[in-house]
Amino acid sequence: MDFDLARSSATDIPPMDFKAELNEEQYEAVTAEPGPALVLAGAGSGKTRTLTYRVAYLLSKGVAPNEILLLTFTNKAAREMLHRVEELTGVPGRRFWGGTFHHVGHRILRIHGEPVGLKSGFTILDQSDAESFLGDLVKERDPTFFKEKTHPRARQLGEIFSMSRNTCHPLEESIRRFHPQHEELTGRMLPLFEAYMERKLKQQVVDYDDLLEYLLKLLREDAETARHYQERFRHLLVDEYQDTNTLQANIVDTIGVHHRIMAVGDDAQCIYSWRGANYDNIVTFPDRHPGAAVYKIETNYRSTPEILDLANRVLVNQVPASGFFKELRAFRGHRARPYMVQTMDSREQAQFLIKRIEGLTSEGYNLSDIAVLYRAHFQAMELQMELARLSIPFQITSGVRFFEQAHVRDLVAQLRFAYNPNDLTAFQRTAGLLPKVGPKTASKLHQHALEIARDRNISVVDALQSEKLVSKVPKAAADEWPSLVQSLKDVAESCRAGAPSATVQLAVAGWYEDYLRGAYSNFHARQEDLRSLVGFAGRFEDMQDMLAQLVLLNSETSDRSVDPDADALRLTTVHQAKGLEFPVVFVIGLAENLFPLRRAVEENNLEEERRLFYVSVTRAKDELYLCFPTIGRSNGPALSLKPSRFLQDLPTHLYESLRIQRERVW
DNA sequence: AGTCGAGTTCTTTTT
DNA sequence: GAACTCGACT
Repeated sequence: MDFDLARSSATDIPPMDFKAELNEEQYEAVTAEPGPALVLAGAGSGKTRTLTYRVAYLLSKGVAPNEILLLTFTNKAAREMLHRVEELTGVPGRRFWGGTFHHVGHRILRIHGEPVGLKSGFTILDQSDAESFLGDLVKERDPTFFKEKTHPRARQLGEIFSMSRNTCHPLEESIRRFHPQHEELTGRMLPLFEAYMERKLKQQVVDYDDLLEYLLKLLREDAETARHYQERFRHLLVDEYQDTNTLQANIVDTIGVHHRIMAVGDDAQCIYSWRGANYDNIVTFPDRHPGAAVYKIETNYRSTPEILDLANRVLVNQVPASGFFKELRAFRGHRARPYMVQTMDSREQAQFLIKRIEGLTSEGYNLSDIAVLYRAHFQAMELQMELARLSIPFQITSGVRFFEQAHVRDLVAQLRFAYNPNDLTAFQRTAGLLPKVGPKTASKLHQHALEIARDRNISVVDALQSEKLVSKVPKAAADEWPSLVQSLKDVAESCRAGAPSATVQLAVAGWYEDYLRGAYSNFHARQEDLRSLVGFAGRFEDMQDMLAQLVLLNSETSDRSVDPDADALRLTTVHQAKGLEFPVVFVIGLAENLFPLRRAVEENNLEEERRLFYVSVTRAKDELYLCFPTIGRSNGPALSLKPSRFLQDLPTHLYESLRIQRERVW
């Protein structure tokens, strides 16, 4: 067996009896020979366990931690995985290169970005920044584009571009395939796309897709860098492989020219095709990596046989029948069947939930054992209000996110501009806080500042202080201008000199503090948030690292009221629940048009909705409740809802219908 | 020309 | 709720 023992730097890990700790199927995969391997691990079959033991196994064979690249799909998954590896082997997670594709892309581009035009110091636009960036550009280049009602808005235009980039299809082809309704606009979109790409590079800003695209470009065009990483990462592990898109699969294949790739996934859980996830990646893996060993892990340790019967049935209903798996085998003993619960409306649904949750906690379950899953954020609104009213603690892993709150974004924008003065979007957000300064005015001021800076060979921030520029600031903003600029200047200087936490501290205490006091009534709560950013910054030595983390971690939620370890009910979207398990799961809003979502059905994505339902039900260990309201009131008139087709497709013997006791509503 | 406030409409999923 | 539209105001 060739695990390159010669290179071993003897990582000390405790001795492990792999055979005793794993089942037959897992053991085979964990101890696979180096070489391409596809691990098809069904829901609840110990996928993460297999992956972490694989890492431990590699270490036990003398592979050094820094020779392993661990790619995951979400930040949460990355954290979880590295944590478990550390628990198992004692090797700290930071000694591995592990994280999302985007993180790894950023990390490599920071060091080696020059050949593809990225100087160190580039900043990352998050989704909404990228949207307004694109929107402004379109208004400038093709002023009538948004006038037409049928044309895509900035957001959808961004999605169209993104789809083309993530699927590695030229824009024309991608539009024809995924957005045929806009095919006749292709001629107008092409130059906008090119301008979008050009302008980002000019300002040294990148969007999410750039982190992947430039990485691939770099690996393909810069032989030296490519060789460096190909030799360094002797073992690649890819989690949730079914959700990779073509761009990501290409990155994996390029770094992994040596074919020592272990791809782990479950085709039945592919739920990101709207982001370009390519179902075929997993199917064609053996073709792209000749000699690939295929391992199947089908024993389910998570759920009761009753829950699995229902889950398996969901897959049977797939059209067309596809994929690798037929059935999950239950390991656990029998318990009650899943419950089907019909309620009048979402309010009654909330009341039922709360009542049942009280029952469950009196049976001995902790609140944190219970999760409520839904298709879209807004479905949790009613429940949130009821829970708050009854002061039942809950933790919501979706909804308003910490880094998306206005004050956090404001502050981050200042940091970004101070760090990269070319970042117009960041400047627009900062300057736009002043009265009578909007996007247009800010853009002009920025333009002037860049020119002055170039002509006089001074910094952009200094240029903002020049008399010539100050004279162009609108009168209403003139008062505050000097203190804003001074604050930016302090922050910019600190960026170059000090630790990130000191820089953030300066920004929090600077001009923005005064602004915040005036702008918001809950000034203190918001200031608290910003102070916690100082603590966050303390974890970083490098400003760019911290800024990137701020943007890439934007799914981190605001848990101002609840600490993560608290005993609290979990509310989450199905997407965010992926990979997690809970003793008790409630799936709410299981009505036609909600789950499956109307729009998804209209766009022919029914099968993905079904997989999403499959993911939902396979989260449950002991008890599963499937809830649907019969009346929906979105806006104005109440409309009657039909139970989800996913429920109707289930034979009645697979579940038990629960009658709810009507209580007085008021 | 550009900003701002009032009123209206539609809400997916994540890096 | 946020994002958009429209008309008034600077």
